[in-house]
Amino acid sequence: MEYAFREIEEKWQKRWKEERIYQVSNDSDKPKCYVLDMFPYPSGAGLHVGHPLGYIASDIYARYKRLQGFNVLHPMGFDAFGLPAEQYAIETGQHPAVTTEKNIEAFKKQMDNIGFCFDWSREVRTSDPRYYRWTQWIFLELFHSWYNREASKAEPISTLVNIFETQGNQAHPCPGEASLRFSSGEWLAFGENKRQKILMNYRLCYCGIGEVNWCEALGTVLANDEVVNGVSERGGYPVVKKKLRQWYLRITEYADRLLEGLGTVDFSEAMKEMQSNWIGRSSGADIEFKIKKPGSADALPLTVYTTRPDTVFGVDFMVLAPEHALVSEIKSPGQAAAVEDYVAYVQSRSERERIAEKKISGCFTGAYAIHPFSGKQIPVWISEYVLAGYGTGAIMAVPCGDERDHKFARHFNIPITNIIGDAYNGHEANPSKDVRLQNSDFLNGLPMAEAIEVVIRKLETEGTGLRKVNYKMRDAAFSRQRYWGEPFPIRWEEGIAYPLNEDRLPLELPYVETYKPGPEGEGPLANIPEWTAQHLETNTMPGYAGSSWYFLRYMDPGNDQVFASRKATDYWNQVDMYIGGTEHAVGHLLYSRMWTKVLSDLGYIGFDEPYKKLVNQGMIQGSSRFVYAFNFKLQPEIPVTFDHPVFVSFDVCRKYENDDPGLFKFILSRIGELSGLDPEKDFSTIGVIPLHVDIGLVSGNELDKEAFRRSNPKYAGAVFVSETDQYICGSEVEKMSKSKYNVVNPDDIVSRYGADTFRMYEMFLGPLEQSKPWDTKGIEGVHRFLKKLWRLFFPDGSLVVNDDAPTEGELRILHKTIKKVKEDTEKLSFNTAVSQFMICVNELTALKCHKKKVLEPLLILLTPYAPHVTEELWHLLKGAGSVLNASYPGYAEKYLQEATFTYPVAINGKTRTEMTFSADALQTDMEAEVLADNVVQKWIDGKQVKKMIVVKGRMINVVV
RNA sequence: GCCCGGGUGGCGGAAUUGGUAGACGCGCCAGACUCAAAAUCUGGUUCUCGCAAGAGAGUGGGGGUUCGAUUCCCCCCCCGGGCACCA
Repeated sequence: MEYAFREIEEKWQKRWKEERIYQVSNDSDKPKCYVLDMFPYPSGAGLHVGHPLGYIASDIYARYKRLQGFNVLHPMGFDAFGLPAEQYAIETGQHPAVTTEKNIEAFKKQMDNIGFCFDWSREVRTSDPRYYRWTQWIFLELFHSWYNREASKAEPISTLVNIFETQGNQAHPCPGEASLRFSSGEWLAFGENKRQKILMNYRLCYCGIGEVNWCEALGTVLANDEVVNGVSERGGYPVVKKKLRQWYLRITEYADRLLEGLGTVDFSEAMKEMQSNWIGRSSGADIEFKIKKPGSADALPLTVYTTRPDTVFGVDFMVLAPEHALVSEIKSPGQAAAVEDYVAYVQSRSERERIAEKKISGCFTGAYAIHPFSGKQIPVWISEYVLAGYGTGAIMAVPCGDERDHKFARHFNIPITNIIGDAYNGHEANPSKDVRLQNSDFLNGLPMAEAIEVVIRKLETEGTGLRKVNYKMRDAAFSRQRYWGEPFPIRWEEGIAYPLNEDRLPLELPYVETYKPGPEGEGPLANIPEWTAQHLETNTMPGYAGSSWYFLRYMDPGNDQVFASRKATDYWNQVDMYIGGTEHAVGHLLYSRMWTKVLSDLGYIGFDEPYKKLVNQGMIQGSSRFVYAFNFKLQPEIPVTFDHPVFVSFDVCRKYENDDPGLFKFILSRIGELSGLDPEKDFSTIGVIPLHVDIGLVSGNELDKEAFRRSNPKYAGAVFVSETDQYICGSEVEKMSKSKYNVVNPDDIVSRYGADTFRMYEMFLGPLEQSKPWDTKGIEGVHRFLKKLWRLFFPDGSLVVNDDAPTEGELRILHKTIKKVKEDTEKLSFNTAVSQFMICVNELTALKCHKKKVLEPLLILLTPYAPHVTEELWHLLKGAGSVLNASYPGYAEKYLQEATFTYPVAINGKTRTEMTFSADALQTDMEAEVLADNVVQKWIDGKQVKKMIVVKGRMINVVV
């Protein structure tokens, strides 16, 4: 009997489906374990071998936990709303609902092929009205809530109205408009319109006019994390700043809690750092300078933000952002023209230009600021290096301590004050905080770190400044001018947004024929008369809305009373293991963490961090292959015609690297008709162009020349130039993509080698978190392993398994495997676990071990990795029951035999004697000091044992 | 520029966290079976010298701590990722 993986996999997948073996109950006495994958966008391209990497890892972990007796929630769904789905629909001319449905079916089929243990009965789709009903509901919760900074949590907006009615907003300054102050009396006197406008400035999801990232090509605004280097993350289209009415998520109120929460979760350091960089918390002080208005006695206040108030005596100039409101007021008549020119210049520069070429530029305003302590007059400049959107849009410049200020001072010849003595060398700023201040009045002699506190206290008592914390993170744009997203359950009336009643949810997305933008930058929904007649909001929610809470819906997917029952969320609680790529570091992961905190604040769930542990799988890259097209054009007078495409082998190209004349001579010498021509004079064009070639036409690095000729009529007459009769392709590791012809489809691999081989091979490729190129060749080794495993049961074609007692050698290898695989699986170090399986099967084969008592535990151990073949073999062994369904709490221990092993024991490497240990001791305490004390100590005459080392599982070395 | 990772055979990668470096797999070489091929099996495979036994070198480079360093410390080089006028 051969290892017939196709039959086996078909048979078991059918059985698993029929028996709903993976369906999970919310009622169980078992401990729970929630293993989650980041759900995919169902794009039209389908899955390539890179996508399942994380799914396989989570699948192994989920199966492992299930075998250990956990009730495991391991669901899958689809992030079906959002820009890409709509773009794809536009490209193919079909309705997004149709293409999305089709793509989901294709994805599911591909996933089923691999044999995942997803509980499909819990599938969610963000574009399903039964799902987005609750996305809309959560939006309304956000809309109806404000962030109480005193309590550090979200509260219903009604509590805020109560506060306003009794005490105004003195204790709760408006996050949207800091200068807004009113008393309870004033509040009571405000009209409805004014009250609603004020409340809007407190809501966690609010509508406001703001500068947004507008992408003309996509016809929508984008959140900051969707814009990379001034262009859209999707498509790479230009993005410009534009003032628009937008919905926002007031995520800035959660900045501190999002930062603190990182301390309570198990994310990688890199991930935590990316998030805290994005949040960008800094602390310092706002300092108020007075500016003398030119030609008048009035003084205008200018507030700057600095993290280094200690350097306040080193200020040599002030810089405002060119957009700063004060600029037009303070410019002196003499400088007015120059300032206007400069502002115009800055406005003419796009975001991209500004980022690409950072040059020192600026303009003196003619105004002077008064130093709050020394009273010194300080020139006020404007420059584009100061950003309007951060801090107060103005800085105090301290050239001796800040590199940018230093360069600016040098460039414009502004004299530099030195407040750090020798620490400043005169031509380079020194940003150190580890210096004692000089030249700094009441701060002289103080270390900078201490001076910060002294200055802030003095500023606060004198009323010229305040302690201040700033964040780089901005509120997130929450509306899109697109069709394929959740409609906002909002109705507009006289400029006021009114939420729809809950009983109108879901507010379903209407059907449209075209996705043309509506008038004045509105979305396609603005083209629908029935929609606009009701004054419904025409924007839709962004892609991250649905994905911010999907992990909660899996817990209770069919509930139509609430997004998930409290009982279900209390039971499943946090995600124990979340696996996905790093690309969502500052998008999805931050938003879903915030939503979780809000739902927790409002009392709907009992935890405020969604993911207890996060693991980022690496990317599987493609290994591209290249052919080298000889590109030439003969001079018109040459009487030769040659219309075959010519391809030069990589080995030839490499041989003549940096020697083009040599290369061309060689090529010409190999082409009969062209031989004898002179590359120097007979050609008008000559060169070699690398072209991606479909990896399906290449085996290793050798091109299948015939298949290549057949692949494209253009290449039918292709001529190959190489040293041998093989054509060698060049290769490069790149991202896997259609356009690079390097995509490997998991379906092909599965049909050729089977799902178990595919699963094990993806894990064997290398550490989960590392990026690595796909190499189909190496898969043979894993496939061979599974065939060997099969032969362990069927050595001569028929099942040979006996009930004999295992020998010491067999137990030794089994226990080593149990120990290693358990440890590795726990650590998600699947590559080394697979290696151990190979060693185990190799050694058992060598020992000709066909013993049930050894093979059974091996199968259980192997089940999470290769579920199909183990299920088959288990049935052949046992006759009935499913190993997948089995629960073996501490299953490895169950098979721990009462065996003893004898080891040679050496002192400092020299063998002295043999000693016998129980299997149990070896399992857990191989190098334990207990063993050393109890057993070895006596034998080595009381010398102190420094360490015991088991050498290759064959010898124990005692170091004294 | 700043902050994280990382650098080990021809290749992907191991190394019990300071203890025989190179597990396991790919590739390659030799052999067995076969009319032959495939499949399978056995042995070999870090490099240099040597027929061999063996000797020497060896974890990006240089230095240090240690009986002992891929592992710890300092300096430098290279690769991957993230951030980037955030005052």
